[in-house]
Amino acid sequence: MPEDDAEALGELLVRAARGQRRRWRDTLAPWDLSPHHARALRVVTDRAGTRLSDLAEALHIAPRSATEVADALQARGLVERTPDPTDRRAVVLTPTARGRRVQQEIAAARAADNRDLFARLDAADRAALARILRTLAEG
Amino acid sequence: MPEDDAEALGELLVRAARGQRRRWRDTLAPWDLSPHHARALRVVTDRAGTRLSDLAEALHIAPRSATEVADALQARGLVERTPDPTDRRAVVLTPTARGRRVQQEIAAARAADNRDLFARLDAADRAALARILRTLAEG
DNA sequence: CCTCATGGTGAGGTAGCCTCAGTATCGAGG
DNA sequence: CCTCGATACTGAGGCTACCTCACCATGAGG
Repeated sequence: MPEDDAEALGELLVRAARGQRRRWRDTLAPWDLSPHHARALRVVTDRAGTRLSDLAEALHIAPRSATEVADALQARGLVERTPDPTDRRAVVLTPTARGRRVQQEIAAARAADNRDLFARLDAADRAALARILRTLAEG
Repeated sequence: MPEDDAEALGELLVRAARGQRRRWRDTLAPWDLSPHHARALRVVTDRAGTRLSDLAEALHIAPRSATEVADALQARGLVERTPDPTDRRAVVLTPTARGRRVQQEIAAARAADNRDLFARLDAADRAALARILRTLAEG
């Protein structure tokens, strides 16, 4: 493999990554949520009865930091803290009605954005890209 | 285009992006530099006579923050502040010998890492990936 | 030379992480 | 049941990497 080939591909991948992040941030702007908070909201709405410690694990942050994420979502009225009926030490996070609605809107917006992005590729290229990215992800 | 197709591709691209960032952080570990500081070092070594304001622009941060990045690189002995001979308000950043050496080592390490990663693909796939990513980047 | 723009930095603030210590509760062994 | 080590959360306090605002020195054009 030519040396410059790898160099250029790495650069392209980084650029694509940056673009994804930027697009994601822009998509979230209407809800005034950071990517991290949106991810947290998704975790909480996806499976009912998420404990703070579950959230910490899902977000790869320290348990103490999950408390702060929960505070932020709660302050925005997106989730509620309720005591875990099976363990009085624990707190479970439940999405509010508004939280669920926001989560759905965000999911729809992201889906639309992805559709726009990948519509530039024909079916063969989409298949090739998926296959290649899967190969790279295996490492 | 199937709805799920775009969904899956977006997910794969995000995953690839995460992998790139992680690999890049790991690559930098031996030098105890953050990705941001490494990028700053690269900017300073690439073109001689970088002003603080140039650095701020290159890193997309406020001028005030460039001061802090320069402080950090200077504290690590990687760059030096010297007065700009053509404008006594300005400060230019010059890499030290050590800074230049570190920058070269990092570049070599990154190149090796990229080579490893993309060696999993054959020449046709590498060409296809480059073409597709360039198409996506146009937006 | 006066005035306004420009380059850098001190002061002070915010977000998002962290560790450490403390409180409440759980669960297993005596 | 009763202790005692583990577990779930949170308060206190600290760090990093940003930011804005105010300030000083200098530059450049009437």
